[in-house]
Amino acid sequence: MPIHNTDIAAIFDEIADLLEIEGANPFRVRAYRNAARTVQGLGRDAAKLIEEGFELTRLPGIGKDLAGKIQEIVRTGRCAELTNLHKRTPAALSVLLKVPGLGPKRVAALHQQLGINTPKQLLRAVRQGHVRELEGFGAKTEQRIREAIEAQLKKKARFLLLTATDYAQPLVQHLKQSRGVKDVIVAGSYRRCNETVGDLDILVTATRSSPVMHDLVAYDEIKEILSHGKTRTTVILKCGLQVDVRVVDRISLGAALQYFTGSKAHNIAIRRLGQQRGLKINEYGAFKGEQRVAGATEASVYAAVKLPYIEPELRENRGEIEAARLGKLPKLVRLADLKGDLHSHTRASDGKNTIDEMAQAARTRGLRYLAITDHSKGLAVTRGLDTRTLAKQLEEIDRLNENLKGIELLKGIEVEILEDGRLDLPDAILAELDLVIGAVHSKFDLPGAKQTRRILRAMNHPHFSLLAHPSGRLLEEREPYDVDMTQIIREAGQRGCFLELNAQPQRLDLIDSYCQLAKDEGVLVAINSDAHQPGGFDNLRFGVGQARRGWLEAKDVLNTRSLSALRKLLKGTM
DNA sequence: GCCGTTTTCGGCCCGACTGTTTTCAGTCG
Repeated sequence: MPIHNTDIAAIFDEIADLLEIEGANPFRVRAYRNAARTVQGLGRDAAKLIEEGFELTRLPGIGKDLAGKIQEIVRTGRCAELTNLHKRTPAALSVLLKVPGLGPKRVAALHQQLGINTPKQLLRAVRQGHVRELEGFGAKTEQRIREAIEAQLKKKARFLLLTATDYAQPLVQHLKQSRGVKDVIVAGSYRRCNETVGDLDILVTATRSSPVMHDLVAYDEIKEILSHGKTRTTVILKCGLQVDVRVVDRISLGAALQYFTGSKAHNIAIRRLGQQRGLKINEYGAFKGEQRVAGATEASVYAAVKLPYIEPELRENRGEIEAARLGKLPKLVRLADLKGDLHSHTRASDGKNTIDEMAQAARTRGLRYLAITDHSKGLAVTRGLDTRTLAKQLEEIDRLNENLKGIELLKGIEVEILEDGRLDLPDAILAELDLVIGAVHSKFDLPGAKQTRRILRAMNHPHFSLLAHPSGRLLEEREPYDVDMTQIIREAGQRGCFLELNAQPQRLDLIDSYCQLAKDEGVLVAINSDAHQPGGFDNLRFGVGQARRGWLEAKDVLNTRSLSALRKLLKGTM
């Protein structure tokens, strides 16, 4: 059983939980949490790095001890430190920490004084009214714990960025109508374009006398008010999404935006830099003693620590601060840089519209070319195309191209990659196309080595241009299939073919770290809508967001090329 | 446990809100 970074991170997080409950040195606890985050965000499996002789202590926050523990976990799948902790402190206590309102101190009190180890035992104690009798607890706390556990039993997953957008926009409009309000900005992971968000952080600037917080709690989509103060209010919407709203003075907008955009790791790093320069940085500004030296704009806060502005999508403390210091920040790709879309469907397979309708929709969104790539026959549920129906579609595209203005259609196919890695259509018809997108839609559960071989064989087909949705995951629904993405990216570089960043909000499966790896290996990434109807093109912005998180610039993206440049690149693959 | 134009010790990000208190600890982001 190979050890993945997620396994290592989970062990470090559990160690941190249990140490915290034991009342260990909080900085030691933080060291384990930092290490968990670092390992999780590596992009490549630590096991592989070790194999290649990489010195783990070069990673930030990983010293001699933690490097040794990572090696131990990779080698044995276990960590003696955790095993020892389990002898003293029941493992289930770390689950209790996940109950909102319960931190290490309260979990320790529940365990020591009432012998509670599991959420179930806690729920029983709460129902019997034992919890309120403990020092530091009261009837209200008990009630909240009860509700939290009951809610956790039917807990809500994270929200897709698209879903969060649908809830955020009307709320932003509601707040903007409040008297005295100037700016309303959604910060947090939403602004960093995370693929999913757990809650919304909304920043408001308003006059001191503005009733905005009062108006917020009167919003009719609210299910519950968790806290309600003059500058901070937390509510839960009926859909289950938690929303934190903060009001700041305009003079602090930049500092507040910087602070509430996060990520936490990025902010800690920035504050540390401030500290080294004798500055205190908080959500109100950067201060030298009593004197404010920055805060009105985000750029001023970064300038205070001698850095250029850093785009929100980069703020994960994964090298962006170092890059900023060296003047090597990427000039991130923008939606407007996309000149075309290389993946779309029509009524010929499982799309909803005609080729012409899709072309018009793409054109009105400013695209100059669109590849029609319906499914091939192997994907029977979509009534995929065979040689004869595809040939007919090619003729239709030729006819349409003669009359279309402002956009050109490319001939393509999303061809099934069969279980053994062959493609689902004969070479003769594939040779007539402008591009061939290969995709896996079946046999998701092959063992990793076999799945990887399957895809590599398909990529080596002489007509293969582009690998669609490389991991096959559907967020909150289906895990990625077991595949060695590092190897696939490397071989794509050697083979000279391309990888897709599928912009559907539940896919986005060329995750940020793989985007970075593709960039390092010189593999161009196509940001494709995979549109099945006109509205599908609007998803491109989510693809661009993910690409920006992966440090991609316009030059790293295939479909920022002009049509003639694109044709040359595609020829190279055929 | 990590880290160092403070290099082997002594620091480690910072503030709002809540509940149980009566001056503040705990939790959260």
